[in-house]
Amino acid sequence: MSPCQACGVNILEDLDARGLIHDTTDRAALAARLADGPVRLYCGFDPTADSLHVGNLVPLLTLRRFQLAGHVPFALAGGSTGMVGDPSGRSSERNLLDAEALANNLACIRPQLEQFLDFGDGADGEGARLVNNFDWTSPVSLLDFLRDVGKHVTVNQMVAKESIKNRIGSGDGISYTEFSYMLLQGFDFMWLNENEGVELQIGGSDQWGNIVLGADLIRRRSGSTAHALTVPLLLKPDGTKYGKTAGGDTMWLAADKMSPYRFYQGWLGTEDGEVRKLLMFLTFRPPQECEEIADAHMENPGDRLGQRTLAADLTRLVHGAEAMKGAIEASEILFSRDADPAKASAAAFDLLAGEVPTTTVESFGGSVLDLLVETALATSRSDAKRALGEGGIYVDGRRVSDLEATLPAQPLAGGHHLFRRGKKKYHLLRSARPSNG
RNA sequence: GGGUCGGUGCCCGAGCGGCCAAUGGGAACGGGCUGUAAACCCGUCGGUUCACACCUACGGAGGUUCGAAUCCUCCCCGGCCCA
Repeated sequence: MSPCQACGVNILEDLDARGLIHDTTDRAALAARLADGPVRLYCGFDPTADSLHVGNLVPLLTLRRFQLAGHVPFALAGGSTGMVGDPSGRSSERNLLDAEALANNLACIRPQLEQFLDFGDGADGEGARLVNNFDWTSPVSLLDFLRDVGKHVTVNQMVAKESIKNRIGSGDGISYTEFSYMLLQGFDFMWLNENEGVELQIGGSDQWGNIVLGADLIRRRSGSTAHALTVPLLLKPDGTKYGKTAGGDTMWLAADKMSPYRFYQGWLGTEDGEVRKLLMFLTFRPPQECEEIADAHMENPGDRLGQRTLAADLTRLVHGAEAMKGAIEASEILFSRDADPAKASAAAFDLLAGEVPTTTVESFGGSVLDLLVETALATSRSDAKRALGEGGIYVDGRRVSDLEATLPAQPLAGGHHLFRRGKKKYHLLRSARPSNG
């Protein structure tokens, strides 16, 4: 975090060592420019949802890596591009977001973008910047846009882009709106270059075409050089989708969409073969250290040193040190060798309540069957019966298979009952009146 | 516009008058093994039900039949061929 940590770091070498460079424009020219002094660079994030997810983390953290190396990152919130929808990597037309949803998404994402960068005045006086492309695209008239941007780009080169080719080739086609997306993005780069001195745009590898188009635009209009650098997309080993848990849930960064505990657990489930890459991509440990951890991990994968390191680092980075501790402790209570909920303290349950799905009830009562449905551990009564019959239900650490079973007479410490379905789905039931201890 | 083939449960995909809540595969879920893993083995996989059974479901709306996902009519949607 401290700027000095990175003073001596050659950013390109660091990224290279981490495997974070998917592609760049003229590498030598870029290296020379970066060595020459602070560079202003930007990366765009479209508000397609009300939270960023871990797939956004690679480029976002890369911005931070640049900042740590002394450069000046601009995080761009795509207020206008988000309206249009990026066709890259999409097989079908997007649904346009309505203005209200877009505004809400933007409001949610801004603080997330700010979270990973330093906006204060650095020693050299220049902190990160957060910009919204709506601010400079909305005042531009269509005619101005066609003259200043459209005139410099041929449809031939646009159609030649992989993302466009795919869509034109597919039966679904592509709307003129989405077709225009790359021009908007190119305009962003151009505007930031001319008005803010931004010289480099980074993004996921699927953004290459869009980024290069912007760089071309800049060169044609002003003759100055703009650079592009793309990072790999975060893919699961099966080559599909980024940032999902083993269960298929999106790994959101927002705590209210994915609790720190589940976030932590999500990383803990990382496959052995992915550990090295993810440490490199997502942590700020030096590449050398990442290698050492990965090596140690592969020596004895059962200890899951790699997953633990990864999960702890990322949970701290995204949710803070306190939440990370909570997530780890919650995990220990639930999963450690001698985990016995009956032995856990009231304080431990207070902690769990913040990390695991929890329902507070007036008083304990009703059948286990009903409670399974109420806690959403089962999707229907049939499902709950099935689960009980399969022996997959545990209450307070003991298997329950009787369809008529009720809660144990004696609650756990602090007035709690702990439900578990299968190996790792928990739900904590707590009494609103923790009378007994 | 004409012709033709199709729209089935989370997905793919059989079924083509009763034995169909509907074969099979995948996903998902549970158990076993294990590292809170992978692989593998076993089981479950519309709803209500202890169960018998009943309800809802096979693009939509009607109809024929004792009885339809299966036949007929109209409509909506998709593939292919012709214009």
